[in-house]
Formats: sequence, structure tokens, C-alpha cells
Amino acid sequence: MRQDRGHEDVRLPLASSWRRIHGSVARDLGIAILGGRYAPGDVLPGEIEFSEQLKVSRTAYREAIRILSAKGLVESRPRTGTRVSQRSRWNLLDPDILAWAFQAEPSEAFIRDLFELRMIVEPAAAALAAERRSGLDIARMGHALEEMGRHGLATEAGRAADQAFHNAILEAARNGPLMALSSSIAAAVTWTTIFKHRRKGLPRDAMPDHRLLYEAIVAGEPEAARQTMTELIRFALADTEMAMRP
Amino acid sequence: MRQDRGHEDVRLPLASSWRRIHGSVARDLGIAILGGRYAPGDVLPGEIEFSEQLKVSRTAYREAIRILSAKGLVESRPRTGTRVSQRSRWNLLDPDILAWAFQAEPSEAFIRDLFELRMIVEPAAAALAAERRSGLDIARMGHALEEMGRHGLATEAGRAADQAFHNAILEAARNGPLMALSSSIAAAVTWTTIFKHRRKGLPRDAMPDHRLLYEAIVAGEPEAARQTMTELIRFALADTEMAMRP
DNA sequence: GCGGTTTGTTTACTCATACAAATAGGTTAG
DNA sequence: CTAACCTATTTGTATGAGTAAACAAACCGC
Repeated sequence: MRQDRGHEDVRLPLASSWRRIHGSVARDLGIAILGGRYAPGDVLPGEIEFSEQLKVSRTAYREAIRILSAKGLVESRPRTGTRVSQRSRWNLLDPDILAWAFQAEPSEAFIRDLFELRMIVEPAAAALAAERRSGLDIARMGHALEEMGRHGLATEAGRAADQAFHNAILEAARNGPLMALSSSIAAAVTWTTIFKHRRKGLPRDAMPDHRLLYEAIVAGEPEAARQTMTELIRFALADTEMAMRP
Repeated sequence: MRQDRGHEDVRLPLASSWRRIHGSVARDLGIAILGGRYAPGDVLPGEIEFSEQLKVSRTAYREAIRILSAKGLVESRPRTGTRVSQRSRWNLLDPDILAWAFQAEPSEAFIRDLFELRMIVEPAAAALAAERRSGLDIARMGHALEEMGRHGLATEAGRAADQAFHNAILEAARNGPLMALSSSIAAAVTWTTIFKHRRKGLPRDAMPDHRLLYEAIVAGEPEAARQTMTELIRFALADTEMAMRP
């Protein structure tokens, strides 16, 4: 009964990673880049200079740069130095990058783009889930839905249940890459939710839509699932947009 | 006229990254993990032992591990060591990971999953492109199409033009995350194409479909664009499946 | 003069070593 | 039996020295 970790275990960036120095430097620089403090093409100060400016060793600094480089944010070469890559090379769907982007107050355009992508992907995922769900999937979704109803979206537990619900749908779709994609976005959307509740009270009650979606998947009706998921995202977008224009 | 680098510049993993030691170690271990030689949950040998086994310094080895860790493949903690993460944490859409997966002879299931995702995303992208394309976009697509016709898909130049064509469509869709997603997949699909041609001769002529798609986008007809893109991917899948079962 | 080559300089890259911090697992006190 | 406390092991951080790559400027044969 320890083995269901793979499920609860949502796709948020590991808390442990930014507890070490290399992680926190990577995070800080990442946020600075995502926030536009360093623009594509800019070259960072040299290793020695920058690392001692940040009060860390060259080792830690270099490991941080390796992390950023692995995510496509920077490229470094001898002689030329380390420079911020073109935006087209950034792995915008990397969970850390999404988290950093939201940390740095994302542009409205970026949020709209994300919702547009969700609108493409998640209804399709819901449809697949309706075709392929197993009894176990249904049980998980039902449980998450119940938890969600009990706690409400205002609480931490409630949001966790919401994520678990959506995660169960993705798992039922039986497609690894699709799952990696959507759960990255879902993690980011958790941020928007927090971001949202930070400014306003709680918006419209999301439970009825979630229940409709659940029933469609249980009934094995792909088109109904697609439709309700579309509605659900449309409402989420509306809420978010309302929160963005106070 | 140097500023159009952002376009030719496809999203293949940088050749430069695996030329350095940390990069090549990361690549080797990445392929080993993707290929199943190390399973999720396995712990790697300790830093000192493993690094000297690989004939590299601990520094270089650690930087390689940071890269893998940034892509979600491994997690390391003091005392416990470095272990391969659960598959659900892997960033399956990271360009490097996709490349490594194909390097390690990907499973049929994985390829099918990728095509399923393409089938969801790319037709939608084509529809958006038909709505939003500018004159410049059209010019780029036209040019790429012409090049593609001149060289054919059997040549390196032809495949590059194909990628440029699809890239131009993605850019016309005006959605950063969507672009990041599709071009990652596109890079992977280049691998399948190579993989495909490695076993058989060239399959069906892809030009007519591409031209239809082009015309739909030029005409600004989203539904037609969606439809033709769907067809195009369907054929690509059929070709790939045929190549996989000899 | 002119095109290719060498040299030089700057930068990241690699290596080796030392020490610090964290923590799983055993040990002991209560 | 529980909880506090060691401690051995492993990753994390720091530093210094030396290597290799990339670019530019000086150089040299023609």
C-alpha cells in the first residue's frame, strides 16, 4: 500500500531540488530569465565573476547552469561565454520552467496560450479516458471527486484532490507523453488557481461540472466527456481572466 | 538579415552539448535509462565509484547527473544515493529525452502514443495557423514547400525543408507552448523518418498532401487545414507502422 | 597587397582534493 | 516500546590548478 505513491505524487517540481544551493541558484536565475531580467542573446558574466557575485562556489554555479542549459534556457561555449538562448529553444512545458514563469508574474498572453493548449489537449484526453478507463481508474476518480467535494477548492486538500482527479483522467487515457504534457500544465494551473484566490474570493462552484465529466467517463461516452471537459476549461479560463482584470 | 536564425534553427538537441564530457555522459546514461538498462527505482553506484568506472572526474559526472535530474530522469539525495525516478516524472517531451528514446530503439507503444498526441495537437495547430497566418508566414511555408519538392524526402535537404514547413505552420499558430510541444515531437518524428527510411525505400509521395495543407492555410480555412493535417499524420503513421513490421 | 596560417588570449571545461551537510539506520536511554 | 541520539555513508560545496576550444589579431609566404 506504499506503491500508490506514483499517483498521489503529483508533478510539481520537487521541493527538495531548490533546497540545495545549485538548485536555488538555478531557480533564481531561471526566474530572472523567465521574468525578462536577462533577455535572449544576453551573455551572463563569467563563471568566476558571477559565482562570487552570488556568493557561491564555481562548482555550485556551474551545476546550476547545467540545469538551466538542460531546460534550454542558456547555452555556454568556451570563449563566447554563457548566453541566454532564443525563446524558441526554451522548453516551455518543463514543469520547473512553468513554475518559474508563474513565479515571475506571467504575461496575460502566456496564460492565454496555455489555456488554448489545454483546450486542445485535455478534452481529447478526456475522450480517450472515456474509451479506456478501467475499474481502478473509475475508483480513483470517484475518490478524488469525493475528497474534492468534502474540502472545497479553497483548501490545500481540496486543490490536491482536484489535481488527483485530473491526474486520474490522464492516467486513464493511457498515453505517457500526453500525461507528461497535461500534468505539467496542470501543475502550472495550480499556480494560477493560487494566484487567482490570492486576489479574489472563491469563484463559481466547480463541483457540478466535475461531476458531469466524471459521469461521462464512467458511462464510456467519449464525446460527452470531450464536451464537458471543454466547458470546464472554458469556465476556468473565464475565472482566471476575471481575476486578472480587477 | 541575420535575425532569421530563429527560424532555420530547428529544435534538434544542440550538437555541441554532447561534445563536452558532461554532455556525453548524460547522453549515455540517458539512453541507458530510456532503454531500460536502469529501471525506475534502481539506485546508481556511488559518485566516486561510478565516475571512476566511467573514467571521468567526479565533477563531470555530477554535472551529467544534474542534467538528467533537470529532465526528471533521476533524483539524488545524500545518504540514499542517486536513483532513477518513476516514469511518471520523466519529461517525455523534452527534445533530448525524445532523441535518446529513439536512440534506444523505442517501443511500438511509445511511437503510437506520440502519433496519438500529434493527431491531437497538430491538426489544431494547423487550424489556428489558418486563422492567424501573416503574409510572411505564407511566404516561408511556400518557400519550404518548394525546396521540399525540389529535393524530395529522401535527402537531408528535403527533410530539413519538411521540418521548416511544419515549423512555419507552428509559428503561424502564434502560441509559444504549443510550438515548443510540436517542435519537440517533430524532432522526434525526424528520427522516425530516418528510422523508417533505414529499413525500406521511400514510401508514398508526401507532396500532394502538403500542398493541400498549404492551400487551406493560405485560403484561411481552419477546418480544411485541420482535416488535411489529420490526413497527413494518418498517412505518416501508416508508413511508420509498415516500416516497423517488416 | 592578399589568403591562408600561426600565435595569443579569453573563456568555459576538466580534474583532484578537502571538507561540510544531510540522513537512514542502528543504538541507547527512558 | 517509544523517543532521543549517535554515526557511518553519501551527496553537496569549495578551491586551485591545469586543459581545450573558439575567436581575433598578428604573421608570413606568395
